[in-house]
Amino acid sequence: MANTAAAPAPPDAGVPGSMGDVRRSNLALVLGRIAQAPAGSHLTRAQVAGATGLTKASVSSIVLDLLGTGILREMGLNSHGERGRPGVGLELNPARGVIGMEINVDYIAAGVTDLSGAVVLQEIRERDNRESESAPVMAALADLAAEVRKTALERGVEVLGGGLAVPGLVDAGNATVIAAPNLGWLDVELDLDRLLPNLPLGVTLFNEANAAALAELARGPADRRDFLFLSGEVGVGGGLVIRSELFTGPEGHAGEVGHIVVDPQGILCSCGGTGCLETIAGQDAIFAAAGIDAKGQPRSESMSALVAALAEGKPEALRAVEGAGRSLGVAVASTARVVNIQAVVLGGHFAVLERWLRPSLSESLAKYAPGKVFPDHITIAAVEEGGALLGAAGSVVRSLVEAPHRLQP
Amino acid sequence: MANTAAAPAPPDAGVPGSMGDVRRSNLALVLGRIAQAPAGSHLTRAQVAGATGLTKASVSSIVLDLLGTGILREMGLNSHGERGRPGVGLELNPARGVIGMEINVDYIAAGVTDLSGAVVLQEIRERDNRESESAPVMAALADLAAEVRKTALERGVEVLGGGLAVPGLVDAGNATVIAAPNLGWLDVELDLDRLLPNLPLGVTLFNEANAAALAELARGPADRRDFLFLSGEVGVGGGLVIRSELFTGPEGHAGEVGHIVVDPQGILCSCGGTGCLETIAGQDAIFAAAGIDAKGQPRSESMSALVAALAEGKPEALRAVEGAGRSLGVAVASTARVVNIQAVVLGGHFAVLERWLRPSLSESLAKYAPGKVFPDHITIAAVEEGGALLGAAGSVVRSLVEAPHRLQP
DNA sequence: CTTATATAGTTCAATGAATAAACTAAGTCG
DNA sequence: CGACTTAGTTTATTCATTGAACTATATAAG
Repeated sequence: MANTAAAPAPPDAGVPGSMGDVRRSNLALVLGRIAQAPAGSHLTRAQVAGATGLTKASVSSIVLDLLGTGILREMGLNSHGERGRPGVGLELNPARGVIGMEINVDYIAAGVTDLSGAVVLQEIRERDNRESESAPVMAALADLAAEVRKTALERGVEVLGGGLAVPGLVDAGNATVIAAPNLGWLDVELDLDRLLPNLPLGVTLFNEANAAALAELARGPADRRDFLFLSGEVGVGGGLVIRSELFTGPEGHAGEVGHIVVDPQGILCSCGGTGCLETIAGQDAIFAAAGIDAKGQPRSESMSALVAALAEGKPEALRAVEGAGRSLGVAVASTARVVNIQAVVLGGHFAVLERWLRPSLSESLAKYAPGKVFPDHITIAAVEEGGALLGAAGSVVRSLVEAPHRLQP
Repeated sequence: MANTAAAPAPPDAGVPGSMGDVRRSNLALVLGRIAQAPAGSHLTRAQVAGATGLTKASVSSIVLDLLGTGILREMGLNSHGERGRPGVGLELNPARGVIGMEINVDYIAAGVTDLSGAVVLQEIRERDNRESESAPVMAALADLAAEVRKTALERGVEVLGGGLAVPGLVDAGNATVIAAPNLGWLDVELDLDRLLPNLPLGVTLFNEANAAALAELARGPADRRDFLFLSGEVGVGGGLVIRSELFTGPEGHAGEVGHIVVDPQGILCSCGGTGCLETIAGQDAIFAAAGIDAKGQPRSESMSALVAALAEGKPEALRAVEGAGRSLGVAVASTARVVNIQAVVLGGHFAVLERWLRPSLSESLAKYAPGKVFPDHITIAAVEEGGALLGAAGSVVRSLVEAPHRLQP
C-alpha cells in the first residue's frame, strides 16, 4: 500500500468512473438481454429498447458496436404480422464460439460450443494422467485443442476464448493449479497462452466441480439459481452457486465441501483434518466400506462392481452407500446454515448411486436442517458426460456477454 | 426503502447506465478516500485527485457537491511547510452523525456517533423485553432515541440516519423481524419511520450478531478483513465478514452458525435440527452442563456463577466450557471449508469465557481444519458493551459514504 | 390504387460529466 | 523582490445518453 507519488498517477484503490464505463455497462445490458432471449425468438432493437429502458437511439448505437465486433448478427426481417415496419432480428453470432477443455484422471477432452451454448463438436481422448508431469499432459491437450479448433473453423465457427477445467484447487488469476492430488500436481503454473495461442479472450482456468456446477446452472432448470453441486470423484468436490453466480470465498478456496466435518469422532483425512465428508463419501471410502477391492483396476470397473453389489442387495454395499448419504446430509445441512442454499445437485458417482443414496440423504437432511433444504430439491446433474468442459465453456461465454467491450472490432 | 414504482418504462431487469452513474460513482470515490484518511490528517483536493486518478477539476466539482450536502467540511489551510500554495483540508463534517439503537433481552440502548465514528453519547436503559409485545418496546425505544437525538443536537451533531440491531433473523428490506426467539417476536414488521421521524437516511434494521461483527470490522485491527464473529448469547449468532463486507446468503439468512451440525449423534435443537452448535455452546446449554441453575434468575448472575465455578476449578464447569470450545472448533472448521475465513472473533459470553474456552477451541481447530484457521487468529471482540449499536451506526455511515448522492443539498 | 396509421430505425441538437490545458492564487526559497 | 512551486478554478473539447424530429416500411381502410 505504499503511496510514494512518483509515477504519473498511481491510484491506490478504486478507479475513477468515466463515460466509457456507462458505455461498457450498457453494451453488457443490451447484449445480455439479447442473449437471454429464448432460442429462435430474435429480439429487435425496438424490443431491446423497451426491455432495457434505453432509448432506441442508444440501442441502435450500441448494437452497431456489437455488430462490429462480430458478437451479434442481424437476422433479416421480423414481420410480426401486425401493422408497422418490421424490425430486424438480432442474435448471438453462431459463427463465433468458445472452446472448453478438461483434464481428468483418465482422459483429456476438448469441445467447442457456439455463443448460444450449442455444442459444435466434442472429443474425448483416453489418457492415464495419474501422477503424470504436467508438461506432457498439457502438450497432449494442446494437440487435441488445436485439432478441435481447426475442425470447428471448418464448420464455420471461429473460437474466441477457452476454459480449462482441472480436478483440483486453482488460482484462476495466476493460471496456477495449487493442488490436484489425483493428478499429483502441486503449485503448477500453466502456460495457457501456449496451450491455445491467439485467442482474443485467452483461456481461463476452472476447478472441475465449479465448472460442472456452472454447466448445471446453464443447462439445468432455469429457476434453479441457488444450489450446491456435489461432485463425487476420488475426492468430493463442491460447486456453490448463489444467485446464479459461482461463489468462491475470499481466496477462491471455497466449495471445499469434501472437507466439512461430518463426524467429529471420525478418521484422519488426507487433508490432515478429521472426520471430513470425503473420508466417508469419497469413492475410495465407499469402495473400502463396501468391501470392493479398488486397487490397481480402473475406477469405472470398481464402480460397476459396486452398482452390481447394490443391485444384488449386498448388505455391506448398501450400508456403505447409506452411510455416505447420511454424511452428505450432514455436510449439506451445515453448508445451508452458512449460505442458505435451497437445492442439491448430485454429480459424478453421486449421480450414479442416486437411487441408493437418496433415502438416507433425504432422511439426514430432514433431521439436521429441517425446513431448509427440501428432499424434493435433490436432483441429479442434467449434464452427465463432459459437464466440466461445457461449464467452463459456458462460463467464458457468460463473462464475454457481461463484458463485451473486451472484444475489439 | 421507498420504491416509487409506476415508471413509464418497466425494464424487467437491469437498469441502463447514464452519466449520473458516473457522477455517483465518483462522488463515492472521492468521499471514500477522504473518509479513510487517518483521523487528523485532512486531505486536500489536490491530494484526492492524485490518489483517485481524477483530475483536479473533477475533484473540485465533486467536492463542491459534497460540501453542499454538508457531509464534508473545509478545514482552513494546510500549510505543509513546503513550497507552493497551501491546500484546503477536507474532512467528514463532525456536525453530522448517525444514531445506533439496540433492542436486547434485558435492555434497550441508543447512541450517536459522528461520521468519523467518534461516540457523541450513548445511553442504555434496563428493561425486561422477554416475551414482550413489540409495540411497547418500540415505544420505549422511540422515547429513548428521541431524547438521545435531542441531546446530540444540543451538542452540535445533527443525526442523518439510524441503525437498529435486534437479536434475531431480520429482513432489512422489509423492516421485518422474521424471528427473535428470545424476545418472542415472530414475523413482526416494524414502523421504523415512526421510531425516529424525519431522518434523511431513514433507519436500517440489522441482526445483532451481524452488527457486532461490523463493529469489530470498524474498530478492530485494520488488517482483519475476513473473519467469523461468534456472538454468544442465549443462542449462538454468527456474523460473517468477507473482504470487509458483511456476507449474508441468498436471502439474508446466512451466518446461522449456531445451527451448524457439530454432533450428528447430538440432541434435538429448538430449531428442529439435531446436534446444532447451540445445543452445546449456547448459554443455557453451558449452564445446564455446568450444573448451574439458570431458571428465573438474570443471566448475568448465572454467568457470574459460572465464572466463579470455573475460577474455583469445578470439574463440571470446566468440562462444560471445554466441550463448548471443542464444538465451536468443529463449527468454525466446517464454516472455513465453505467460505475460507481466516480468523475468529469471540463476542458475548464467548468473550467472557475466552480464558477457559481457548485451549479446547484451538485444539479442535487444529484437528478439524489444520492450516486453515490458525489458533493465534482467535481473538476476543474489541468492542465489549454496545457493540451491536456501534456496528449498526457504523454501517449506516458506511453506506452513506458509499452512496453519498442519497443526501440532497 | 391510394391514403391513413402504426411501428422500426436513424439523425441531430441538447445535456451532463469527465478531461486537458491554460490561468489565477498563494505560499517558500534564494 | 523575483523565481519557483503547488493548489485550485476556468474554459474548450469529448463522449454517451436523451428526446424529438424524421425516414422507412409494413398493414388496414376507403
